[in-house]
Order: sequence, then C-alpha cells, then structure tokens
Amino acid sequence: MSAEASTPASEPSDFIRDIVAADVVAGRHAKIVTRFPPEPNGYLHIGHAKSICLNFGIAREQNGQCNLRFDDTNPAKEEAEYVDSIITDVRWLISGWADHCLAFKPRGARPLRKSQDGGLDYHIAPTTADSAGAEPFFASDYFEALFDFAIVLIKAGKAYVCDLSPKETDEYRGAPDQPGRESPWRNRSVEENLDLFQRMRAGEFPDGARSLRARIDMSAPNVWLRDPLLYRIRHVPHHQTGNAWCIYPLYDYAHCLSDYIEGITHSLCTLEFVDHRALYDWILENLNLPRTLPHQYEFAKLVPGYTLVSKRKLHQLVSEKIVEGWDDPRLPTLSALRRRGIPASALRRFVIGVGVTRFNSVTDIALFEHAVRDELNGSSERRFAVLKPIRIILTNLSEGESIPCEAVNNPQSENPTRRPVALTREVFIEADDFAEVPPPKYFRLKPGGEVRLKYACIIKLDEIVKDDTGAVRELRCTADLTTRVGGPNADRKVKGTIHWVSSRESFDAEVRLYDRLFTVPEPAREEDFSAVVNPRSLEVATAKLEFSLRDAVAGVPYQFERLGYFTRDSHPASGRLSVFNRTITLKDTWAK
RNA sequence: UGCCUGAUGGUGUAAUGGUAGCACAGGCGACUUUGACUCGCCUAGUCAUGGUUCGAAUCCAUGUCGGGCAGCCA
Repeated sequence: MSAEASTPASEPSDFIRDIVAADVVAGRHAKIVTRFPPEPNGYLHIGHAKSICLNFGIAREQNGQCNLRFDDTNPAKEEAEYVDSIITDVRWLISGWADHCLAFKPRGARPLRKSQDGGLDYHIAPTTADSAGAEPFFASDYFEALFDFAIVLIKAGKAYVCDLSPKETDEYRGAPDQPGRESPWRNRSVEENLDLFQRMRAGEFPDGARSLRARIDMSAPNVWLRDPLLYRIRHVPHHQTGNAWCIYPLYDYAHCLSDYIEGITHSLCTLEFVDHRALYDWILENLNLPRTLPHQYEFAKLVPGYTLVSKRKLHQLVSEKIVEGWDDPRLPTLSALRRRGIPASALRRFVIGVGVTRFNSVTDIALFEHAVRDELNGSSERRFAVLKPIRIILTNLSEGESIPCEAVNNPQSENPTRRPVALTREVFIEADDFAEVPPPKYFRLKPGGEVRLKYACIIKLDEIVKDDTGAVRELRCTADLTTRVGGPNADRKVKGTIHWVSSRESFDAEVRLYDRLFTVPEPAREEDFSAVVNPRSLEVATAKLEFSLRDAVAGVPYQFERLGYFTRDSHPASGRLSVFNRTITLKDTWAK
C-alpha cells in the first residue's frame, strides 16, 4: 500500500501550524526549517514519534526541511550506540512520507564563521540526508562557535565566570517565592572573565570549580533567569569530540544557538520548556545576531495509557530485566513497535490523529490500536494458523486424501489473489472453537453441531474422543463435501465459520502473544511501577501454521484469520522453531 | 502560599462572538465463508459563579481543579 494512502486525508491543523502558516503568509522566512533534536542517551519511543511527525509534517506541508540534530552537550550521559538507533528509527518512521524533508549536513562540516554588520555570525548549510557523505547535525559540532558567542557575551558584560560551588550556586538562587542573591563574582572585569574563561577551556580548573553564567537578574520571578549557567567544567571525553573539550555548554545556551546556527525557523518542544523560553530569547537577543532569530513554541507531550515513556523508567525496565531489551515488543520504543509489527504508517496516523495542543492528557491506547488495525486490515495478507490446536478427524476422508482448496489472500484488495490450502483427514482447529457444553449464542463447533471450515466445507461433530484423564483427544466429524466451493450445496448457511490447518500441511512455530505491560492506565503515577507489571504481558505458545508461512519475512504483516496480526520476529530464532510476534489481536465483540 | 500553563462527552480533539462537530471507545441492528471489515442508528460534553453582548465554549472578573518550574540533566 502506498504511503500516501496511509496519511490522513486532510492536512492536520493546530495552533502551531497556524503560527507557521501565518509566518509564511507574512513572508517572514524564505523556507520553513524545523528540527528534531534528541539527546543520544536512550532509545526513541512513541512520545518522540509525535514530535518527529510534527516537525517533519510541518516541513513537508511547507516544502521546508527538518534537521535531525543530536543534542549532545552532556558527555557524561551520552553514547554513540544511541546515535545509530535514533537515525534508524527516524528514517523508519518517516519512510515513504517525509524522507525528502530530512536534512543532514556534509560529513565533518562545521559552522561557517562570518562577521557581519559588526556582529559575529555562524551558519551551517544542510544537505539532503541521502546525499553521499551526509551525516546528522550534532550540537557538539558547534562547540567552537558556542565558545565564540560566549566571548561576545562576556565582552558585552552579559556573562561572567563564577567561582561559587554547585551547592552555593543553589543556595544563592533563592526559592520560587524568594529572590536570589547575587554572586560575589558577578562584577568581575571583562578582562578577568575573558582570562578565566580561556583558562577554564584550557583545563586549568577541576570539575565544578567555576562556571560561566549569564548576567541577567537574580530576583527574576522566573528562576531560569536568575543568572543561569552557560558552561560547566567536565573533564570527561565526549563521544563526538573526544578530549578536545573540558567545558561543555548547557542545554539552554546550546539549544537556542544551535537552532540559530542551522537557520531553524520554528523550534518546537514540549511544555516543560515553557519557562525556558525567556532564556532562549534572552541569549539570542543579546548577541546582536544578523540573521532572523528562531522562535520556540511548546506543545503537550504524548502520554499513552498502560505504558511508560519516561527515559529513566524505560532504562529501569531494561536494566532490571522486566523486559528483554530495548526492542522488547511490549515496550513503547520505536524499535520495539517495529519489531512487533506496527507499520510506521499506522504510528504516524495515530500521532498525527491525536493532534497538537497545550493540554496534558493520557491518550487512550484504543486510539492507537484502531490506527494499527485499520492500517493492517488493508495491507495484510490472510493466513491460517491455529494457536491452541485440537485435533479433528474427518472420518469420511481416507488417509492419503488431499482435497485442494483456495484461500483468499486479502479480501480487502480490489483483485484478491488466492493460495492453495489442502483439506486432509486430520486437521487442527482452535480449542476455543469447540465447546462440549456451549455457552448461550455459541455458534462454533459443539456436540451434534455443524460449522464451516473456511474455504473448505461444512463439518458435523459426531463423536468426542477422550483419553483416560477425560481430556479431549480428538473430535470425529463428517465432512459434507457437497458444500465445497462450486459444489451443489456451496451456499448452505451455517452460523459458524472457523479457521483450520491440515496436520500434514502445517508446521510448528513459536508464537508470542503480547498484552499491555502494565495493569493500570497510568503506571507512571505508581510509587513502584514494578508492582503493576502485567504478569501475563507475554504468553508463548506453539502454534500450527499453514505451510505458506514458512518463508514469511520479518516485518511483513499477516493476519492470522480470526486471531490477529502477526509478523515473523526479526531476531534470529534461538530455538528450533521460528518465532512469530502478535502485533495486535482482531477486535473481538464476542464476549468471552 | 512566587512564576508559567491549562480545563469541551469515557478518551483524543474541532468550532478563532453566530446551529457544539469529528474520531475512538461503548450500546443496538444489518451484512458476513473472519463473532473481523463494512454499513445504519443510538448513548454521551463546554469546570463553577457572575458580567459584557441581540447572541459566549470563545471576551472580562472571581473561584475551583490539574500540569510544569528552584540540575553545573535535556
């Protein structure tokens, strides 16, 4: 199915898109440039998907670009491993939809320095992500530029080197309802600040001994304006810059300038940064920058129910082995969702569908599940698989007999193709499709009752054979071959139609049936979320699959008829059997 | 109790002073060789109280409730 068909019919509209559209109409920007700026300290999850689709969606609608930038200003927490997974996840999510908007830079490129109108300027030009030698943007590529901008602030008397310890800095900051006190180092001379800052860079001081701070207002009601730190000393190697630096810029300083350097027009982030916006603007406005300044807009993050999206807690789930890794299909990480068989198009449809507002909420996962089912229903071929087999003997068929049947691959397609399946004397049906003592309105197989084996014929249950323990060993039935397709009684109606596989033309496979990881809608609110882990979030079964599934490719979705959507696991099977993951069940309105 | 921010059916949202609409979920029914899909119908909402106005979800005031902020994290 084409990617176009899977995107919402009408272009989404929200308060941010309205702002962007107004800016376009006003001619404020030659081109709309957004960015997705993850810190490489963990795996991307469904919450990031919303941000990715917002930023790339706007770029796409405005014929603009969206930069992938790593916000790697804290070497202590970041690892190269995460860089690769993030690139993979972003490319996967936007594939077939906004690939053309993804902007990288030439490998090794650094911002170009210009002095313009007496002001210092740095700018870096993008390149398309698929051009040779392209790589994502890294905030660490701007360390030299950021350092130079800091010098400008110092020279203007707008930044100073502070010798307060971290603890003292904290005390001096005051409280939300009490003004802070000015640092005793706040009024150092420009010359002394310049000297000290250079020596900080040169490595003369230990971690935490000094910092560079903006000189704003220690009594500001907004605590982020109380002389926030711009640089800290960290004698730690960086995954990109190695040992080149021992001072590292903080988020608030690096982010606004990274946006500026890249020519970002609209910097979109989540609501917890609202209070930082004043600082974002202050830094840019105090540098006398020649080009148009970017602006920050905030939106509510996506919090889906029955799962966790906090990085710290996701780390904990992995490290405490509550799940089996970052791509454990029960997790909301993009790699897990992909492994589970969720199409990128369904994820996009979901995150775009929930919209963009400034209202904090918990999104019902039914919204997600509907997007997934709807997407998969149109695109998945159908197959027969029996998860909990029970043996049927068709007593009027002989041992070696094989009755050819044709099964429709996808009834949703305009010109459905078919595949052969064989009806034999011994077949398996789902244990749930038989009831010795049927509940009311049960129209599957019951004593003396009839049911249709889909694409084959109607069978009648004659005899239940049990073993010594009383467990059902097999069901002996008669097949009415006149009800086959093309047969004289093909149109005979019975209420139940069930799936089946031939014992001879099927193989065993491990199926992993996933359920929500937590038993409560908001596990993040629990003091100990490990207490609300769903003990049945993973159920493993050995299923009987029709032969055609033997060469199923990981990532290609199949609907196992009447059961749900499955895909082959992308990890090499550790055991004898191949593994299939259940992406999601079919909707089931039959009350069990 | 400083600053910021928000509140529309069960959930996510739309309506930008002029008929409160959409999707999901739920219920009933039709169709069905998937108890799926599809189709039809139904249930259910503007946080509260005042005010402005011919007219208020929208503007104003007060209140209530919720979220965020005091890392040398992002």
